[in-house]
Amino acid sequence: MGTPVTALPREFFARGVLEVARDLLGRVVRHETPEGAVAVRLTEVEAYAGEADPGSHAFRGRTPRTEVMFGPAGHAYVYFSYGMHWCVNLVTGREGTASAVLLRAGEVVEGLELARERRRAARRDADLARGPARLTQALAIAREQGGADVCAGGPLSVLAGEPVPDAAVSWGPRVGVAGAGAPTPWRTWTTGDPTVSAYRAAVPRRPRRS
DNA sequence: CCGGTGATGGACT
DNA sequence: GTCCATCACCGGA
Repeated sequence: MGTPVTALPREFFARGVLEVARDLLGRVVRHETPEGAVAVRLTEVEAYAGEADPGSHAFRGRTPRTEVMFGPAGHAYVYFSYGMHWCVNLVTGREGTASAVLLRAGEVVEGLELARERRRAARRDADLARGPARLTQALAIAREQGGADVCAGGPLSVLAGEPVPDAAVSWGPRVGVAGAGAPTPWRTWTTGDPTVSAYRAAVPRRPRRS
């Protein structure tokens, strides 16, 4: 038979954000749509530590956009980025803490043909979900998945997959977040995996003329 | 391989 | 008005 289809339980997500981030590596995010299912084995994620974290969208408190992050663990916080892209986080910790893990990259392990159709620009399969907005495009995650409960057996779920051993786990700084230089390595990835996104330091925005 | 840059729209000050 | 938790594409080495 094969692949276990049981979603990870809410208790998995209701822990400290760094612990959840590390344990998400190797897990499988699966999204089933009328077109078919695509699943991605996570290779890179990034932790955001709630209201106290200057890099987090929750830093300025509860707003309509960030409301989901303040809710219970195991729900999807989906946000619109740079006027073009969608990115997805999984809410972690106790209700009210607003911590979450950004899904940054993964390897497509189901629905390869469909993922290729959704990601025409990808030159290699390793690029299909290499980067947070590429991952959501491969999985067809957008506004409608905002707030989705990934522990409820719905179309969007996180399957057990195969956890990554400590020896294969790397840690480092966040990508593209202004106010970097934080002492904590918030990003974690599977060492040497070709689907891990390229590291780029946060670049100062170029001045825009009027 | 690498660095530079335009696209594009919503959230927030 | 300013700031983006980004990506694709281009030109140069």
